[in-house]
Amino acid sequence: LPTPRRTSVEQIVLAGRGILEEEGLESLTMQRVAQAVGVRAPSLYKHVRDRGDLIRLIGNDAARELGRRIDQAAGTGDPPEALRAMAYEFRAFAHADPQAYRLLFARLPEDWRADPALLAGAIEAVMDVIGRLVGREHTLEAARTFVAWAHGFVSMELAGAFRLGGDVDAAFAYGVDRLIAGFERTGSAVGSPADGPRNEAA
Amino acid sequence: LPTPRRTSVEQIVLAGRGILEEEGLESLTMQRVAQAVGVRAPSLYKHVRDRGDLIRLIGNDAARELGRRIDQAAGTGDPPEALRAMAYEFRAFAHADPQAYRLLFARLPEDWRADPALLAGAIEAVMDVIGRLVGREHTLEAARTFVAWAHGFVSMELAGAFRLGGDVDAAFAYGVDRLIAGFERTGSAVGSPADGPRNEAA
DNA sequence: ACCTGAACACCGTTCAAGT
DNA sequence: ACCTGAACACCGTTCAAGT
Repeated sequence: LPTPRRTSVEQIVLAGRGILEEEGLESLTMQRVAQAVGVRAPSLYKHVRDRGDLIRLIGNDAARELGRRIDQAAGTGDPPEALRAMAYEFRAFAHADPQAYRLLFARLPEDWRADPALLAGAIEAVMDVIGRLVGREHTLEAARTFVAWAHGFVSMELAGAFRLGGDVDAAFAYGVDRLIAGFERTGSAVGSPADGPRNEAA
Repeated sequence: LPTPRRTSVEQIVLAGRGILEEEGLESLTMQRVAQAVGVRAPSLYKHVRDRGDLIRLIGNDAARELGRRIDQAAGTGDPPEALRAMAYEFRAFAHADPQAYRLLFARLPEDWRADPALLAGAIEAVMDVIGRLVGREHTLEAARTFVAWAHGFVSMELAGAFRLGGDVDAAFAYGVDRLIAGFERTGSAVGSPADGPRNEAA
């Protein structure tokens, strides 16, 4: 006689993400999750392969959400404006869900990693906006510079690494501005923004 | 009758840092360290408070080394040149000792964290060089922008997050250049580098 | 004074037994 | 088909007993 399912992958992932955010990754144990969904730990293995698999599924969930938010912000005005909006949205996600954010950028065993394809849309949006700013030749390098700065800033912030006081919000705004200013001076041509970087099709 | 010391804090920290680098933080167990220094796990508690304390001491060791390297690089020519040298030294440390690097920037329980004062010299050097580039008013914001970019770049690199191919070394070089270009356009005056940012004493 | 084995309270995971 | 208790191999940590 089959017993009725007492839980599901969806419920397990949802509970897991809640525990991750409330109590941290090291409290995300199989026993804790089992307790949250109302079964015993061994039963979870009928729904997820192991703890790493559960962490991967939670990461996927978070990646989809971050991707959606960045994508949306990308549609905001001209390139500098859109870049600013994407940076702020990125930071807002990290503030709203710091543990999920850390999970996405952590070095994890291959099996545990969220599917990078779930961020593909967001990556395309960043590349597109940056490409219009710096030209096709430097798109990848500029995107890496921008994302590195954004991630570095947010992760240091979350780690409590800004210990010299001062206005952290202002430092973030300053950073976007200086990066955009740097990008606008980029390429072989040193011209003013009015010159516009070339952006041939494809 | 006293038994002769069979190990020491220094030996434990040294062995611990070796295990950290070779096998990763989660393999840095008390049993593994004890084995490496030739005692049983409970004996370690005569020399360090607990595992967190050992991790803190290993972090201190790494922080001292990173501080020394950045400090040295700071003496390299004019501000843009020195900034470049510090960025490359920072990255070189992370490449040489990726696990120790991650440990330094990880969000850890307060008790586990390396003493931030051990990086004080490096921080001063960065602030000094950046201050000469952007002026006193924006020193802190610019330093945060620079360090955020460097840390973000290196940590994404170490996490294997640059998945679109391309030349990662070139992207790093591009990043320094764009940041310096952005800094040189900073402040209320938009003037050319020749104008020079103001840098009043203190 | 330091080191040890044994013990305790945790983990993740497997598996035979229940329904 | 799913859930369970019991078991196994690990953790970190404590502590009484050894020298």
